[in-house]
Amino acid sequence: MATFFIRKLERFTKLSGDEKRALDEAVSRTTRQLGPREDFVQEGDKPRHISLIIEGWATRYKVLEDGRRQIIGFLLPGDLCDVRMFILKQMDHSIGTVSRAKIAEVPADTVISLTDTHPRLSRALWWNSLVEEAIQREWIVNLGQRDAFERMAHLFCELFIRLRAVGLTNDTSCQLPLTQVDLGEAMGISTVHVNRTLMDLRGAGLIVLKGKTCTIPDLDALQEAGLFNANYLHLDRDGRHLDTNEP
Amino acid sequence: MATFFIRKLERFTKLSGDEKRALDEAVSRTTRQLGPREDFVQEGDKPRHISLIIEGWATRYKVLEDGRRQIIGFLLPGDLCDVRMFILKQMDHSIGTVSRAKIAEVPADTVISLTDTHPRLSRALWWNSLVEEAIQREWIVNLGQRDAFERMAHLFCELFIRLRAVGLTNDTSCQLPLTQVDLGEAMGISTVHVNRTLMDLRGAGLIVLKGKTCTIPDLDALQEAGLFNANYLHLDRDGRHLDTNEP
DNA sequence: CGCTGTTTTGACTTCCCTCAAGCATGGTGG
DNA sequence: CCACCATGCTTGAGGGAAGTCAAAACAGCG
Repeated sequence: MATFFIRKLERFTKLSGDEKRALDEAVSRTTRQLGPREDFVQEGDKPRHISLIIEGWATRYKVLEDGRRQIIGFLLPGDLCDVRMFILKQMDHSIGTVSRAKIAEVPADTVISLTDTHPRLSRALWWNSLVEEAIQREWIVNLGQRDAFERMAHLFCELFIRLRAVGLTNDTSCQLPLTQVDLGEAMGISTVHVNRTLMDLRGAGLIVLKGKTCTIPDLDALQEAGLFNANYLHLDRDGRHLDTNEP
Repeated sequence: MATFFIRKLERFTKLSGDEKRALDEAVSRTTRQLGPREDFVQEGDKPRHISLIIEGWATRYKVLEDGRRQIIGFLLPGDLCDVRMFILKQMDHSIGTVSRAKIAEVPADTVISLTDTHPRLSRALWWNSLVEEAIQREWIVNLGQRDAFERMAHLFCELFIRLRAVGLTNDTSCQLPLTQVDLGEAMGISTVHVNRTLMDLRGAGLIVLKGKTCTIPDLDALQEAGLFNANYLHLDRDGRHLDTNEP
């Protein structure tokens, strides 16, 4: 159940069998199956529980009064929404699925008691939110400084590498359930321009899109095109010194 | 010493005299006076301590390989840099002053023992980082969806309201130590276009800039122009129920 | 097989960028 | 006290990246 989540946390520090079981149990208690394009957190809501993406993709987004919509981040399997958000009165953004998705809804108390009894887990969750913040910062750089071509290349790098970190790629390809409208709303460019930019990326041999499958023949080249530097994802086991010595 | 910081945290929950004294003491231990345009955190560094802005302004920023620079956020008096960053191996961005500034450098241990002994403080710091994240999200929306005019209006609203929250405005005006280059790097537009956009804002009577002083004659109008909604700053004392009952 | 949602393409417009030069400031030293 | 320079602001002209509108081609699915 919590496989992807655990895999991700272990990019920071190895967890004990106990910790993994505790996580898995907490996550398996309440799960929900959602259809595509279904919101499960609404701006204005009082945050109730902490959601974990078990399978499928979701987006965080905000909508302006006049209807313009900006995607703020993609939530992939293993991603957690709003670990500490529950101390706020209301959500300042919404979260909705892209594809069909399965999510776990963990009550705040469970998370608190989990981190109280397992300090290493607590650190791993800290790390997790630090990485989320770093991703948001990188999006700001992406939107502010890169042109459409670089921006798109950068996004594909981020998504591919994040998926790879939880084992959802095979060699050079991954599933990509996004439409060009989604891509436009994430990158702050019009749908038409998304299309032309994708053409350019394909023309340059940097990506191959066939149906919902995305292939990246040469990740290094794509990274270069997007001025992408994976540092900000902090995937190099910064919490190594905390590793459990159990197998 | 920690006046602005305390004022900010009390936008979430009232603190006890003890808590305030503890904060003030922690912050007064090591302070540093910095000149303008001086970096005090460098990308790639191992994060050592937690910095608090006591006076002056600073920016978080990232620089691309080819020199393009994006400001990711402004740090105002009372703002804290990287409460939990110390669990990471290296910083993924830099922080530098804008004007002359005074900062406190608090060791990680001090913060940990502080939050261990004062749970309310711990909540207040959570809230603080949640607000920081919310600001980053709003920047993504700003860069992705708003045009230069709206974008600039939105930024001025954010800065004014954040300054007001710590008591650094008088009525309709505040100090603004930023150059047009800074504004451009923050908003992802060229310096020339910053200038023209400021002209437009002035022409519309929305802002008045004289030297380093910024006056906003009609904040409501500016908010409307920037499609600004202050919700995301969570300044309405969400932690009211935790308030100390001391005076 | 037709419907709906997505992708592709073309023509035209607009916003913002670059380059380049001309002005204000204000601080420093002769 | 004024000349000087540095830094930041302002303005103009022309170009390019991305937006809008609109229609056609192409899925995928009941």
